[in-house]
Amino acid sequence: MPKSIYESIYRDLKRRIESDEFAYRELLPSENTLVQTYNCSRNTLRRAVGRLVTDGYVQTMQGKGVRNIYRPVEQTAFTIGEIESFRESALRNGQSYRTQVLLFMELTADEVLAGKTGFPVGAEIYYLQRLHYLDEKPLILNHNYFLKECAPGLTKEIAETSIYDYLEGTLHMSIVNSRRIMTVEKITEIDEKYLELNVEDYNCMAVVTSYTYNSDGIMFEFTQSRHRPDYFRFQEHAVRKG
Amino acid sequence: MPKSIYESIYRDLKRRIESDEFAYRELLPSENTLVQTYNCSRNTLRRAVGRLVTDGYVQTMQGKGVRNIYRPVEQTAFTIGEIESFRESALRNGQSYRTQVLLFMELTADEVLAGKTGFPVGAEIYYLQRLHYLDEKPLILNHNYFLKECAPGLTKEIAETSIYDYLEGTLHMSIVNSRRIMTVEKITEIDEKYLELNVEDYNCMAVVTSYTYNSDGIMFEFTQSRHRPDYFRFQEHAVRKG
DNA sequence: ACCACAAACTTGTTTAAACATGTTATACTC
DNA sequence: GAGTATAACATGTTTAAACAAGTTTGTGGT
Repeated sequence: MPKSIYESIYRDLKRRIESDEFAYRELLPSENTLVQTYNCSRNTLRRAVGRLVTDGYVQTMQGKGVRNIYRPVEQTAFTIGEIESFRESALRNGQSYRTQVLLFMELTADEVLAGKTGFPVGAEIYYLQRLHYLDEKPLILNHNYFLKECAPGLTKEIAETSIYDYLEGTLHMSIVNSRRIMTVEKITEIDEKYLELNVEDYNCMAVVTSYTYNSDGIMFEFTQSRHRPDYFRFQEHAVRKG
Repeated sequence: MPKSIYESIYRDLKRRIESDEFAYRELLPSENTLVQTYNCSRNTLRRAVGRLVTDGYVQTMQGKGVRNIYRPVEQTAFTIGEIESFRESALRNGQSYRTQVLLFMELTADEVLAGKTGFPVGAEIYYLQRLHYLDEKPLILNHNYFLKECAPGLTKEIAETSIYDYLEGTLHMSIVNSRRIMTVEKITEIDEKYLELNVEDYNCMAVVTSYTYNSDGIMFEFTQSRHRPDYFRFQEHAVRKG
């Protein structure tokens, strides 16, 4: 499946680290050793290792070696740094999931919506409200806005399973990158109703606003994800750049 | 200051993009053109562009070119993906900042603390509580735990200005990477008191828990940052990997 | 005017080599 | 035995070249 050498090496090393082949804080084999193992050039190997660094799996130390700093991720954690749908995330954690479509409608972007989402005024939009269940507990209330032009033929049925499968599998769109902003906001009545929250308990929640672009550089999706605060957990890894 | 060619090119391109030299969604000059501009090899240029991609500044399209997708960041946003101290962040946004040390003490990690922080049992720790003001408004309450062995000679005075300047400038430690977990938690009495919050208004807040490693691969800092919910804002960029 | 095909672009992957720089182990000197 | 120079080894940067693959442009033929 991997279409390049460096990616297959990256995946293999990742797998080996995740399966505890190297102890925590242990050094990986040196570049020269790994080059012989994978029978590739040093550049290609370094490219694979470089991705492990940005993923937070290893840490390179000039003159010393490459240290394994991988720690298993707790359950229900949404790993950031990748674009992962709710369904993919649930699958990865081996949990049962279900999506309920609360609202499916088409609308045209007026000035208010355009200002809020970034879509041009007059754009044809699919607007969805979807409730995501994890292990039969409603955790996330999503407000999705899709550019109709980029997601033609979207239906309520598709939205109940996986919109991304439809976009990538059927429409052959490639999703490239996404800008996300996390904030804490007050709970609304609709949140309280669908997420089974009690204002006496929590009166605010985690909100992730995302702008997603396809390979043509067009922003085709604007989504606001409203998360139950007691189940929300976002994990991230940062590298300090000299 | 940049110690490598690719980094200086990266910075220059970043500056040019930020200063609106290229319109939003416009294509940048091609690799060949830029190679001539910067008088460097194609590899070096591509390395600079690669960083702009992970930063969310541009999007590359095979066969087409490199598209500018940079959108200016709103104020008070904490850009994620880099390790940035509160002071650095405030400076970047041109805001006034101040740090008040509420508590400075030394302690030895018992089992409870070790389990919570990840430090080994028996480790000597500096424990600090610090309140960060932005434009004279208290926004963040930090609980910092530093491994004494890695931050010897830390004082209250240092903690009032910049601990990271001390670690990097005086102790010549290099901070390398950091794992961060974001959650939403209930407000405590101490939060309410120092962050001037009202439980009637907001009863929970954004909490960022971070584990920071130095270049020896040692976790030397554990920090819990408790943010005022109405001023909290985290921005992130994600790239979908094939 | 339209279509097909090739040429000329674009970015993506891989290799090889050389040099730079930081760390560690070895051997040597005192 | 302690300290120091050195060799061996680690990762970091840069260049050059070749090929792969996707997109646009231009050419030629009908």
